Amino acid sequence: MTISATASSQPLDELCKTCPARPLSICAHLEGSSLHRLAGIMSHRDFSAHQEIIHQEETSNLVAIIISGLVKLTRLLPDGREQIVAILSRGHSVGEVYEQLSHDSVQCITDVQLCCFRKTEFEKLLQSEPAIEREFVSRLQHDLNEARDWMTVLGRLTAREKVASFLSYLAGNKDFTETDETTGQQVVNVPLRRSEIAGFLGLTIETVSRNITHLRRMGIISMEDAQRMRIVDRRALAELAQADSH
Amino acid sequence: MTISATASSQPLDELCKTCPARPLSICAHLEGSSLHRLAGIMSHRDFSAHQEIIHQEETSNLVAIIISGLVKLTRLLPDGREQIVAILSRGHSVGEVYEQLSHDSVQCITDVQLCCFRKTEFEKLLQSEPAIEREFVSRLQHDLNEARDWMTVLGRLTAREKVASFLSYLAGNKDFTETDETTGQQVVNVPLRRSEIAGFLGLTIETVSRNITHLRRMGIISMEDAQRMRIVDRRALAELAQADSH
DNA sequence: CGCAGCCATTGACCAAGGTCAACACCTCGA
DNA sequence: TCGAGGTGTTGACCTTGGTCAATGGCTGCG
Repeated sequence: MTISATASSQPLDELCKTCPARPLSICAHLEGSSLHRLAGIMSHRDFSAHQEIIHQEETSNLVAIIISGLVKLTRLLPDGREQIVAILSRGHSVGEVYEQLSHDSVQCITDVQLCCFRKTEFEKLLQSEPAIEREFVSRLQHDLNEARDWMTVLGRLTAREKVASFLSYLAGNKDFTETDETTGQQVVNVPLRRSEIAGFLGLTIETVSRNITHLRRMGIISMEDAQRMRIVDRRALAELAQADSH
Repeated sequence: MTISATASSQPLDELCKTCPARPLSICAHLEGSSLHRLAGIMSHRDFSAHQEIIHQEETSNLVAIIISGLVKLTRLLPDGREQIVAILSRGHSVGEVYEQLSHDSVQCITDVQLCCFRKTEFEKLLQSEPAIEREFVSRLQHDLNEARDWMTVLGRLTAREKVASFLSYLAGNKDFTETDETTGQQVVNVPLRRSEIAGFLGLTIETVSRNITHLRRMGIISMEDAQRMRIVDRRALAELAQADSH
């Protein structure tokens, strides 16, 4: 595995205190010496879109928090079929603790900046900082629930419902969405290509495309361009998505 | 939520020391006072097949370890469609820590015996017993990876491959399998009904059934009866399952 | 004993979504 | 400016798996 990266070494605690990901991360509530300790073992690294961070089945001693950008976890089957199993944004962590081999490939969807730790040091940190550990457990639990949500989507929804669910999911994350002041409608910025959406939803590119135009024809969304979709009828979208709320 | 149960109160540490689930559980390596403390806050409860332990979206303050039996986690969509998101056996834990509401229903597939904790007490235990906490994190990580494995199955495999994967999965768990001494073939005891297999694989009862007979006609398995399947061609099964090994 | 109810299997048919192919659009570089 | 390559859309066709219905086996009960 090669990590081409730029490591920065500036006044450390400052980097943390001004970090845009911190309010969303496991380090959100750290103060004083705990924060100082964390800052001492982290280092920032930049990756560019479509770069691979960790390769499936290879050993990795990286644990990191996403400062900016979008990351996907994919599983490759022996015959080449591929499934995206998670899409992670600012504040989420990547890398499996207490595991040597990575179960999935970690790849950048957009340019990405990471706050990196050596796995062993991160594990030590977990064990000596109860606040972080507790937060970490809580997030694992959350990720597990999210994975099971997507299992339900993959197993039980139709193609159209899957696409609606995906849009609804993006719309629920402020990182992807801006609000049109005049109409109050949300405009979702979809940073994934059709192939990635398909890879996540267990569909093909074509069915994703077709169902996006379906949603368009139904008056539920409209397109600013291929990557930017305006949500015209929020309620109808949520209903199609079989979402309890979002 | 109603828990009809029989609570037993015997010499406590003894229950743990002879517990058949202990070698497989987070408490495996506990000794002395730590074990004593654990024993002090646990209680055994019995449930019968098809009984519901926790209902989706309701508050629950139960965390438990499965001593014996099989448990399924299911998600119910607003319109009634249902997906089984996990099947848990001896040694696994059920109940979400640091969460009030349960994201899924927890139901018994077979008769089940649980080692129960009040969630708040279990959380305290986690925070004061690093060995348990570490093990718990490790298991959450594992469950997350397993959920993502099944996402891949649900998203990318054909019906036949899904059924093969499921059999392969059961065959990999000693709780479900006996070995025929004369032939050396495994006989898998499938404690789930067809509807439950379908519910897990994102299929219908009929396609599950059809594909089981397919596997039979292909000479990959043979049936002792509807619940007991003999694996005749292990390699072919693994290949169909797109499994890296198992 | 015989019937009801549950479960699994099988068949005939149909529709959702995959496959293959054509095309439009855009960017980049020669 | 043109052409190559990447990305998204659309159409025609076909396969997979869902739907609906009938049947058989098993269990338990009147």
